[in-house]
Amino acid sequence: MTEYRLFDAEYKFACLVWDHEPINSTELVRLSRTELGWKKSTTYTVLRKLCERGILKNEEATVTAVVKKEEVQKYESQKVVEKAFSGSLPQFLTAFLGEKKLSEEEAEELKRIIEEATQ
Amino acid sequence: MTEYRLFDAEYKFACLVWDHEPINSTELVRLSRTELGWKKSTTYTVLRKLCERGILKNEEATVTAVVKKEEVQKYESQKVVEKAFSGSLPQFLTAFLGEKKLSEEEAEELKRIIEEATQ
DNA sequence: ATTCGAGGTCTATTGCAATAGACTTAGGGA
DNA sequence: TCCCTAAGTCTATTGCAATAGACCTCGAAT
Repeated sequence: MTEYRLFDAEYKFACLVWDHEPINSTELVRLSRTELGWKKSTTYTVLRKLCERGILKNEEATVTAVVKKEEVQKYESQKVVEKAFSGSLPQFLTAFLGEKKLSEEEAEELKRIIEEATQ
Repeated sequence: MTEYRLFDAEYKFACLVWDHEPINSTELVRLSRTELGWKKSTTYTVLRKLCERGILKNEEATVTAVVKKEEVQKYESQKVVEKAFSGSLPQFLTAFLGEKKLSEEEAEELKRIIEEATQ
């Protein structure tokens, strides 16, 4: 729970892992090169950091995720709402929508999500 | 529209302006010292940057906001949804809520906001 | 005429995320 | 035995946001 905070580069990298896990580390180096333009040592440095923080895991050259993408996204989204809207979801929604208009379908879907989260 | 992207320090500073505008620049220096622990030159440096980018305005030592807080918040919130949820508001909402439960009142308010944005 | 504070600028310095180069080590062919 | 590659570390270097110190100018009060 402590540090799900991922920096931009870390997040992009973690996305590669989430999309391909379990993945061999050498394979991951290759993927990072083609997808992110990273050198081998860059990949290993970032990988080690994320392992130390318990986000990823590298065992016998096989990399997997410990923390799921959804958890990081949740943390991330709550941080923004916290920082910019004092934690108020309605305030966030109002700002996000602005002048945007929703279709019936989108509105229905959103309302359904809200229903499901209502006790 | 181009660059509403505010860095953390810039955002905190801009919040001071939004909350106190119009404000005299010397007064703003004092406020930044007490609220953010900034020295005078730090305040002026950040102020100048934000003026150059058309976010704030400093005329005759009176500082005001050109871009409203809501616009920056909107930009900010859309960027997060874009980055982490491929622009999908439902996905964002699902992640944000997670296991959280909403009260009847909160749910009603959210649904009302959605209604109003539905054409 | 000089002092003084308001209102600023110009040019570093610091701090940390992002990135990489050079080296190490171990195991499996030739 | 020697070489080669996978797998990884250790220690910089770069880039840029964050922060600041020293200096400048000008009008008003003394």
